[in-house]
Parts: sequence; C-alpha cells; structure tokens
Amino acid sequence: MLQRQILHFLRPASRCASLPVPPRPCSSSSKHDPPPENESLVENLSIMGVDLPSARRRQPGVLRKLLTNEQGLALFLKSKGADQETVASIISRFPRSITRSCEHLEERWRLWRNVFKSDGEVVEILSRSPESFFRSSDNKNLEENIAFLMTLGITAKDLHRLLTTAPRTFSNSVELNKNMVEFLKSVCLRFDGKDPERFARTVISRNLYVFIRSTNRIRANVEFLCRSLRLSNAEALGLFQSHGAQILDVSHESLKKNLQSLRAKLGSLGCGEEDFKRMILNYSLVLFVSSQRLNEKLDCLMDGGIHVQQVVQKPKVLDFSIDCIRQRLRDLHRLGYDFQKSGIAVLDTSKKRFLAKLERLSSAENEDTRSLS
DNA sequence: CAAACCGGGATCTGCCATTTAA
DNA sequence: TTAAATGGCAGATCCCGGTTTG
Repeated sequence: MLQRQILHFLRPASRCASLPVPPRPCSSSSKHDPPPENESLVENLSIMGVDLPSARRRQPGVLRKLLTNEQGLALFLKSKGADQETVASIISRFPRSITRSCEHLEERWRLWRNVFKSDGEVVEILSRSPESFFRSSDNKNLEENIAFLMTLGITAKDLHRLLTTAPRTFSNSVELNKNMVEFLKSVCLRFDGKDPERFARTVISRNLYVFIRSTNRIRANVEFLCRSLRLSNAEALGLFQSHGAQILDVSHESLKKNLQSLRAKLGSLGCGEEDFKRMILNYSLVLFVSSQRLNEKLDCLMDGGIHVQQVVQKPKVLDFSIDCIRQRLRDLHRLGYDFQKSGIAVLDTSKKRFLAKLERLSSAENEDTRSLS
C-alpha cells in the first residue's frame, strides 16, 4: 500500500522516464489514431474506484494526459470530508477534475466557502454536480462573479440559495451573468418599469435558474407571453415579478405548447379568451404542467362535478398531483360534498388540513344521521 | 373557530456543440 | 490538432403552512 502510494507520487516522472519511444511516429497506426491512454493513470483511477468507461466516454482526452493530480484531488476532497466513493464518483462524472492543481483547488474552495457555511455543504454540491465546480479553471472569474452577484443587492440568503440550487451560475463567465442582468433590466424598461435594478433582483430571487438559461430563451418566452396574452405593461411587469418569473425559463417550445393546449382546452370547455388570460395571470404556474397532464386533471375535475369557472377562479387545484385530486374527489363525494354550494377550496389545502376537514365533515354527517334516527 | 389568501420550498444535471487556447 | 473552456439545452410539479379574514 505504502509502496503504491509512493509509486503514485512518482508516477509522472517515472512515466516520462520509462517511455522508450515517446510519441511514436505514426508507424503502424493511421494518422488519425488519437494517442494512447496513459496506462498508469488508468490503472491508478481504476484502483481508486473510478468508473473508467464513463470517464472515457465523457472526457477521453484526460485519460491520455501525462501529468495529472488524481491523488492530490482525492486527498484534498477527503480532507474536506468526502469519502472515497464520492471522490470516485466525482472523477467518473467529471474526469477533468484531476487536472486541477492543489493550489488551484485550495483557492477555488476558499472562494466557494465565501458563500457556503461549511465544507460539508460544498462537498454536497460537488457530489451532486461535479461539473459546476470543476468545469472552469478560472478562479479570477469566479471571484469576480461572486463580487458581481453581491453588488446586485440580493440578500446573502438568496445568494446562498442561488448557488446551492443553480451552482452552474458560479462557473458562468461574469460577462454572461452581467448580460443576463442587463437583459432583465431591459425587459423592465421595455414595459415602462421604473426600477430596473429591483426588477432584476426580484426576478432572480423568484427564479434561481435564470442565470443558467440563455437570454434568448427568456426573451422568447417574455415576447411570447406578452404577445399571446396581449399583456399591458403593468400586467407584464406584475406577472414577471411574481409567480410568472418561474415560467420564464421553461423551454420555449414547451411553454408554447402548454399555453396553446390550455387555450384550446378551456375553449372546448366553454371559456373565453378573458377566462384564459385571467387564469394565467392568476396562477401562471399552470403553464408548467405538461399539456397532457393538464388535460387529464381538468377532465378529472369536470368528471367530479366541478365547473370550469371554479377552476378558472382557483387554478391552484391544478397544482396538485392527479392522484391526489382523484382521491380527494372520491373522499368528498363519499361524504356528499357539494362543490357548487361549498366551493373547491378544499381541494388545494395541505394533506393535514384536508384530513382535518374530512374529519369534521364526517362527524357532521354522523350528527345528521343520528338526529334523523 | 374554520376558511381563504398568499407565498414559499424542494428542485437542476448531464449531455452536446461551438469557440478558444495550447 | 487536441483538449479545454464555455454556452446552451431538455425535462415538464407537488405540497405545506403562516397569516388574514369572516
């Protein structure tokens, strides 16, 4: 074991020394054959538990490198609390991680720790998304990024959430992130908003994924929503600064599809354009639901004896899983609940509250039967 | 007291294509 | 030329509970 470690430590040098015919003039193999893999590196990784096929598939070039730092990386990550399995998984999913020097790792870690509270948190993000941490080797850019994000005036809590939820934001170039902020400000101005900075801040804190989206996508969605709903400036500003912020990053095609399908479905149920618009302004998250699923849910509610208008006015029911909706409808029917009379608000409460409600309803029913008998 | 209103929290990587650097 | 760096994309909800209101 000890010997192996020493070998690893010496590996780069000994490898060079022991290469008898270095790059080998393209003798037998064709010109287009890539250079061979570094066998001792591959063996090393294998011993460490790295999934070689996966690493090879992802970044084949790394396995051919002569100078790598897999041991340093492993020691480093372990010193931060990662176990061997985690290290292996990280390398398997992002092989280029082994090309980072120890100094580089120290520095990058220090920068991440400016935002995260503990090493443990960073390890967690890292094992979730190695690429976010390792894809860029530009620590200066990272530093500038953090500084830039802070200048936006978003709270420390939001910054933390942002980087926990969308760690890729970190490795974007500052330029890219700045572009996004500028773009958001321009959206605000386009709708005659008075405080672009605040608008950008609001959208970001309501949708932590904006930075890992392209401005093109967001722009397309803004334009599309604005156009197809004929939004006034005030409506647009209101929508995008509230729950609407979240639907900005849905893939443009899905958004179009979901919106058009919902429009058609509501139309077929006898709703007009006004109802449609009101529903979305009320609760734009319905646009998150895939068209097929949404149709199922609406059908399910209609079958349960609920009127479309009730759904239009309280679209949040559509937020619940179809199984949950079905089950609740069954439960309520069993107790003779009248949706026309009592409304559908019961459907969108927490499980705890719903069960409590059921209790009350059934005990009230018992009262009735007892008084009848 | 229960119902209604309202906002929040979890979650989101792993792959591909293009550009840039060595 | 190869590898590194970077930008971009697909995918497609569900649920909880504090506070206010009636």
